[in-house]
Amino acid sequence: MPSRGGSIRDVAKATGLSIATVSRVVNDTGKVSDATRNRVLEACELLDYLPNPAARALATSRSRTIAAIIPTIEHSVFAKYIAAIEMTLAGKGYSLVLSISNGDPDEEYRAARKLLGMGADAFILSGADHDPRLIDLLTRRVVPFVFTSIWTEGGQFPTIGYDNAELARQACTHLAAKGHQRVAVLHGPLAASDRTAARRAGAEAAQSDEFQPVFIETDLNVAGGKSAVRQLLTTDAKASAILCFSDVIALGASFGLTEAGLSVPEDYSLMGFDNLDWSSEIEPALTTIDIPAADMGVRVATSLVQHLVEGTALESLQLAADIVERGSVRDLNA
Amino acid sequence: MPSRGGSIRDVAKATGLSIATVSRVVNDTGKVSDATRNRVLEACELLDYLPNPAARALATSRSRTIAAIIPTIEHSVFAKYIAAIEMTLAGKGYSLVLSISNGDPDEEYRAARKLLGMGADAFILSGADHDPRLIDLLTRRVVPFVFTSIWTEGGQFPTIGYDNAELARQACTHLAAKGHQRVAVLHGPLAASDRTAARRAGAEAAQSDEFQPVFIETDLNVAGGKSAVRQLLTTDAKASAILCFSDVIALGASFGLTEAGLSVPEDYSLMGFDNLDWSSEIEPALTTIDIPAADMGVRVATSLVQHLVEGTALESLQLAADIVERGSVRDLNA
DNA sequence: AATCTCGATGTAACCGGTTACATTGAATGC
DNA sequence: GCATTCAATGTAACCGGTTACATCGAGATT
Repeated sequence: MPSRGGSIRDVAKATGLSIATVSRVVNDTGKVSDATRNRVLEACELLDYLPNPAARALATSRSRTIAAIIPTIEHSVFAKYIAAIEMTLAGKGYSLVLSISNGDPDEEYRAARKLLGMGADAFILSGADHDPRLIDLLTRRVVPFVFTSIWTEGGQFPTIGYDNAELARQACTHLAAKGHQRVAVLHGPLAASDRTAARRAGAEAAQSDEFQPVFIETDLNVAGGKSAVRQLLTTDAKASAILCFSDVIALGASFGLTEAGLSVPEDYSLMGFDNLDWSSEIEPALTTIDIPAADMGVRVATSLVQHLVEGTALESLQLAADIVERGSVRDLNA
Repeated sequence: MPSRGGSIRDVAKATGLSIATVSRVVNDTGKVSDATRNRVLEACELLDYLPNPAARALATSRSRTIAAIIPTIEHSVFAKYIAAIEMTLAGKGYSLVLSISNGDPDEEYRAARKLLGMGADAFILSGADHDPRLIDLLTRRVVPFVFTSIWTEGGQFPTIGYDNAELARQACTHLAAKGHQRVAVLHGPLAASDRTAARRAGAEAAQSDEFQPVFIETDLNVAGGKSAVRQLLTTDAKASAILCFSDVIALGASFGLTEAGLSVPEDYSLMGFDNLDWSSEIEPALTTIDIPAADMGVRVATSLVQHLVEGTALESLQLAADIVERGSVRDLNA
């Protein structure tokens, strides 16, 4: 907090006006003549006046700060998403306070208490699984919040994201259409993320005579993908394709295949989920699902700010996520 | 900001004590008998009382909030670093407000003004290049700040990080020791980052008869590494090794080599910079420099909080960063 | 017993804004 | 020419804490 820097009363004194008028100029509210407005603005400039945010927050009970709690930032989907949120908020005069929960609902709850005690005007949460105390707290205090990275029809609370189960199902259908009947599905820890669980559920729903997934749970990182492939290769699985519920795992899988002297898509087809920056650069370029992380960040931020300043209702929003076909999936029908 | 939730006066009323006593209990300052302390704490619990942060900030002129402005979050070194900062601050009762400058000093300055106007108690900045107005602003308002990701001896302001030039020099020496005389050095845009410039300067300093670097500037991402390698292969460069000033570029370079049917380290040795999570998983595992991103985050956060609460002086700190030898560099002497 | 000490608690000023309401004065209407 | 209206500005209460200082009362000191 600035130690020095004039207060509104200094500006008032300097211009010979009242603090009310200065406040009106600074906030651009109410009627002020052009002459005085200019006089005040000049004085502000001169005195290097920045309104004290605490005083303002105290008087208005709004901090122009929005809190986001995410499971991890070390995944480029989240990083993109957070970057989009920050830049959107910044453009609207809001700030982002970030907290990381490590996917633990209890940590998330404690973070939320802290952020609430820090004065956040609204919350951005990830996924569907949360400590009931968290929801209770936010509801009781009437702090608006949105769940992201998921989308559910007609839920009790607003969700802005995509339908993980459905997208996973589509990925499976895509592989099935290319003639892949037995597919190894690599995903992160089910317990850690409802999104992962939803994707797996979607893949299970796609199961049929023409499509038989075999699930392998592994760590949600490159090492996890690699070790899952090692595991896959030791078992006598007759999979023709590997579907990874994250491009990061797919990258690891590709390293694992390289290590084993196998190539994509000749020996195994490979499909990812996320469409990270490098997904098109890997050899061969990765077929994946383009998750609209940045768009999601923009939408959430816009939606919440609009709700805060204009009182617009918070609404759920399903974002499109398309399969991008590249070279890593072979068409077995051909 | 919480709409409802009792105020300190409600707690006072409920306990029949004065607000001063409640405040003493809540902040654990001053003398309070155990009996009243318990009475107050019970009432707080019951009324679900959370002190209003704005009021507290107004009265104490400290917001318990620290601002970090980083060029990008979409680089896992920064993500790790930010995560470490957030978790360290959280553990000390502080919050992190994040802003992204896209490496533009002017954007950074505007972000700082906004964050200052948001009440940040201290600033964490990246690198050495900043708008003079920024430094002026922070100095004038007596807001503590630290430069990170760099380390300079006896500078005017505290820096917590590592010596980019020196590390780059060491990387070059390492390659030279392995018999690589002609080395292609791939780096990100010089104009965008003083760290990149410092690394390049370090490599230039290592130039000798036994070590002749050829520099290629490219985008600081996987695609950049790949295209730089394409470029390298079309020119008639007789390099035996490729040194990348970021593992991300190295990953791209590796894809580029694969694309051209070349292999590491037989055709080209490859060395990175950062030691990202997957650097040990790539085939072959990448020799790189282990940048202590998380440690740096912990140090900066700890240092600033200590400065804020105990008045400890802010001091520069050089962090060690070691070369981790893995399989991607061939010893030509062997 | 009167005085002193000191721990426990209360009183009230203050932090720096916002904003409802009051006031002023010039322009407009009749 | 006087009442009315309305734009421009001022006054002061309020937001919810913190904290210097005042007060009170019980045990210790003489």
